[in-house]
Amino acid sequence: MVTLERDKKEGADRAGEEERGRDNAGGKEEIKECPECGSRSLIRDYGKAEIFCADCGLVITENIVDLGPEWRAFDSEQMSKRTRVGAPMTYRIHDKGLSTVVNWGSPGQGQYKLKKLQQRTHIANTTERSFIFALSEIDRMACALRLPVNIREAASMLYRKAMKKRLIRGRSIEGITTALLYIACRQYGVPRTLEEVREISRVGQKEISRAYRFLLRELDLKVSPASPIDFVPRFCSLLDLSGDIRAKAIEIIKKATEAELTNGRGPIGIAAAAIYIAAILSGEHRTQKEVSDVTGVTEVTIRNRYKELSEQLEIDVLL
DNA sequence: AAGACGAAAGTGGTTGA
DNA sequence: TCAACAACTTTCGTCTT
Repeated sequence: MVTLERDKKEGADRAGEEERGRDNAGGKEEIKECPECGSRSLIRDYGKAEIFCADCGLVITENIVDLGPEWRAFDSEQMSKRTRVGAPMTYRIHDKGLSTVVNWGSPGQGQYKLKKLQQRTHIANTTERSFIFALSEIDRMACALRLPVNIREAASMLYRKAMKKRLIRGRSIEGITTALLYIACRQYGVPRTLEEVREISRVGQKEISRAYRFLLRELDLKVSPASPIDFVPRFCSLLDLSGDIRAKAIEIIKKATEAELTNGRGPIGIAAAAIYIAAILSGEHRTQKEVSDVTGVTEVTIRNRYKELSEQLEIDVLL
């Protein structure tokens, strides 16, 4: 308990800046930069009444956590789990709580008792072990994708739920965790492309997709199709484009959506084309290849989308 | 030489009988 | 379960800057 208390403090200190950021969100002071990565490009609105970081996707206002019905359900489930572990509320500390469990069973302490308990607790230990592995995988991938803590936590919660429903048995943990992270990103409106997720995962795209569909069905999750707008901030940031262009691209996408030009089209291709057009209009030209490299869609698709958009919306892209 | 263009064939996922 | 289908990719020759 002593260690837990100390961990709690450490965690609180490390998350201090984030906490302060949240306090400010409720107060009068205006947030100027992202508490997670320090970026100054913060985005607001899109009808969601939230502020988030354009670079890492951290959602700074808290409203979204209370949004979905799923989250409420998690919370009630979490309560019992958390009292069992006795860990405070944040993900990092939760992890530490688990490592305490490992120490408890390590050689040198209580080996005699362990022998007696081994048979009885064997199953519990292996599931516990794989759970720890799953959390570390989520953390590893989330770090690689520079995802904020709240999304890591969301993915961990989903994993717990899947475990409780016995959905993990007989499936690869890597596939499940990757898919859950992908889902969590979508739910927070900060989608990663399937390709980006696959790159840092240990499994292939096919397995990720299978796990993704499986989990959506079994956990009864609703993930609305990603909006092209959700990809704009990050792509613009990766292309080193200004906030003006970001706004312009979003404007184009909104018009395109109204004109129903986005129906049946891949959101990433739309986002790529809108950014390409916006960049040219603003005099900060990016080649189709540059946009293609960042977004993962081919130049051909960018061309097709950008032809459609510029013609239908009557945007002159003449140089 | 690099970027943009577009035709044509190929790929993987979705849909509907 | 299978075939049709749309979106997207790959490839490649041509035009433009």
